Amino acid sequence: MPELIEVELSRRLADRLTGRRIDTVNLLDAHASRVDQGSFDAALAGATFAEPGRRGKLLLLETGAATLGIHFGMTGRLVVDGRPALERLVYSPQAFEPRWLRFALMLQDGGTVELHDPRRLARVSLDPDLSALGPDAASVTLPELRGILRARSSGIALKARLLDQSRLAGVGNLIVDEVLWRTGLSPERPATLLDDDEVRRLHRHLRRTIDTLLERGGSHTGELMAARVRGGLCPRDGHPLTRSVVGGRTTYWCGEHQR
DNA sequence: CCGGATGTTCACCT
DNA sequence: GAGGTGAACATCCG
Repeated sequence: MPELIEVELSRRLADRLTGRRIDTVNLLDAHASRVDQGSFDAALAGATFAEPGRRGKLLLLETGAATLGIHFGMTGRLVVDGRPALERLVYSPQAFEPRWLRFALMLQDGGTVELHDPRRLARVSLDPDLSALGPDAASVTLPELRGILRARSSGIALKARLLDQSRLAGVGNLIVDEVLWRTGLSPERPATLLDDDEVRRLHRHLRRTIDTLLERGGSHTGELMAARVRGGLCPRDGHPLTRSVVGGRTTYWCGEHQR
């Protein structure tokens, strides 16, 4: 579950873990972590969950001992007590095949915490380094965003800067295209060259878009989503969308109203 | 059959 | 150092 939206929905599901105690840890796929089974046992067995947190796309399952970090990659999904945080995830298979179970916790009350991930892009970690991540996009302030955009660089594209998790955490490829479309800014604009009004508009649309997509229940629920196909037309003005690669990611945008 | 897909990391260029 | 590109991960879908 890729972007901040899906991770936040997972965090909310994880609220039900608070106060419950871990019995055993099972790293079913060693590929899913740089930490080995023994270290997970030592850090988590017997630990009690506190309130879960999130920074960008990283879910933080806090315990009185260590913090279990889960990054879902593109197709990872959290399942707690048999309930999936997301019924459906775009670009991920619908089913929960047993072979896609990568990591699991058994709780002392019989409950379970599972990470399912067909593509093996998800990662679990212990006490993840939060200093490697910028402020969370759902709560970034206007001055912070201004600083993020104006930080010295050699003219990096606006979209690439917004996707840089070390500067701003949580924005992924769908959210960024939606936000830029709503703001009316070209993804190719040099990040450092936005004027004050444009930064303010971008900040407002970033926050508002995240709120809206959260209410709707997914990063794929934006206005632009249906038009993100070859030959797609701008939902606002009917202009053919441009398909290009910006910041290494496929990008759809309207050359008519996004300047 | 082929190309891509909400992501990150790493090697390799420029 | 800053960026850009392409590969890798594994599976599904059009």
